[in-house]
Amino acid sequence: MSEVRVRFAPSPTGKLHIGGARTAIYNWAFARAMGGKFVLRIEDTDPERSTQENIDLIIRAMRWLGLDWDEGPEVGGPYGPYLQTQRFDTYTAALEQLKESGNAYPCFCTSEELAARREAVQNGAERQPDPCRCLDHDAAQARIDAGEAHVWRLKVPEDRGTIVVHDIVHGDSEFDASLQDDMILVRSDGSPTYNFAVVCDDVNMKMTHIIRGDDHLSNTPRQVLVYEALGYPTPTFAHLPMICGPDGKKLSKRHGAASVEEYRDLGYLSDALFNYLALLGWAPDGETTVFSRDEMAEKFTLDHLSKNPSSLDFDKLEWMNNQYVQTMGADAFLEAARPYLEQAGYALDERVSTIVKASYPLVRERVKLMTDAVPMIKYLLDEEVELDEKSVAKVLQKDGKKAKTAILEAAKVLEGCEWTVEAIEAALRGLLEKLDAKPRFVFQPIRVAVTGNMVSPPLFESIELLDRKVVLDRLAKAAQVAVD
RNA sequence: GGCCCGUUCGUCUAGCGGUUUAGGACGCCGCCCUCUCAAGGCGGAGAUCACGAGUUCGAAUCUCGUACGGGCUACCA
Repeated sequence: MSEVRVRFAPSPTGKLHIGGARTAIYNWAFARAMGGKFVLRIEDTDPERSTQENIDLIIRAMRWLGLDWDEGPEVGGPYGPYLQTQRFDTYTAALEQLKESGNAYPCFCTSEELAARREAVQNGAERQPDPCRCLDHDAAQARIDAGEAHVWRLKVPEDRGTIVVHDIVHGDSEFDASLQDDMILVRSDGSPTYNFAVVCDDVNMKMTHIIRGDDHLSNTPRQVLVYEALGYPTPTFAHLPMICGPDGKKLSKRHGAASVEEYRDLGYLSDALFNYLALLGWAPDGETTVFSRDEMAEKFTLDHLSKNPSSLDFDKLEWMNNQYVQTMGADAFLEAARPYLEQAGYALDERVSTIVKASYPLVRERVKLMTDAVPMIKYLLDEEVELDEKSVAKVLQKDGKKAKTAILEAAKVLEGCEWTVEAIEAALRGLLEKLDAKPRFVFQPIRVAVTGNMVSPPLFESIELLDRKVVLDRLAKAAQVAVD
């Protein structure tokens, strides 16, 4: 069996959509699992909507997701170029071949005529073959020579019968060839249509498997016809179900994030998004939910792909993200937090970096999105702490007297305390006994005084990370507030 | 309208004719742990496998209808 070759072929009409990202992941994983080649091809034949900026964005998003490709823009390869707009000569050549073999014919109908015919058919009129199909060859050539606008259509054989599309995920689907229009191959401006260009490219690029979204399943019989007219065997198809919003409806801006970069900006980790997306329609087994790219690259197969569309579940995605935050390590944590720290105005100098890394064990269980990190550790980075209003009311003022006592006593105890977590804990626990109060009446006020709120990371460790002077200062200030 | 595709706990899924009282994960509830919030551990609720027929000794698993959802039906991709 020859080498597996698959491709991801986005059209740069927007950012990398989350559904496209999953398609890319599956193609990538399949190539890696089979020891084949993964190719990136840009389908930019629509000049109206394609932009260089989008190409860059898509490539960047794919790299961020941890995907690499063996052939494509930027990396080159033996079957380039990998932008469709640079491959027009290959489409022209293919069209020439079809003209010669009599499988393509020029059509002079105007858009208006086409639209009228289409409407008639929709209203129940019987389908008619395209009138230009039977045009006399020489007469047609004369009109072309005269400069008359025309497109080139595929001449679908009358007796083609049933087209069977073999699909790994759906099994066989049958389509009646007589219901297929003579599709346009080349537009009047000389550019190829999507269904023509894909087939030419997939043939020329030696693709063995076509893994793409379900929205292309209905296009496949048309493409099969092109393969046949060109005289090439069809590759193996695998059509992936669509990804919907949480409400089961087609994913759109209304649902929030639809593109990979939006998830990145929201604070999701590349590893987590990759893992989550991979799980939408595929599972390594019945048990495993957290796995790495490498594991997927090892285990991925095309059988057992889900047939039905899946809805995004942001709760699970957040959970997934936290799973990766918990295991990423302090250095990676600092790197991941970097953009948000900078955005919040912190210079990532020695001091800040050290504190952020030291804070990792304290916050790793509670950081869901990376965007949570900065507000969560702000009290460790700043000289002053901002007291949360609710926490003040509930902890410092509701039982103001008790709170004040606890804070004042804590300040005393901490004044001469050795500055280690153990010593701080021992000191404060001693205080607990001395005051003979419930832990929450002692620790909560101190917590709010030092960290600013009542749901912060572990208290003793937090204190240890701060300067004694800063802690004492915060306690003194909180004591003021505690007087009711 | 026509043609195709899909339908297992709220969600993602395991399941490939008997091993299933349908398994796991997220979420939800409870308990434990505990300086709060989490995280973690343990347990619980939650799916007559869309519905209706059929094939079979036996069906979530095969077939056919129906319903609902989606896609295609462009000189978009």
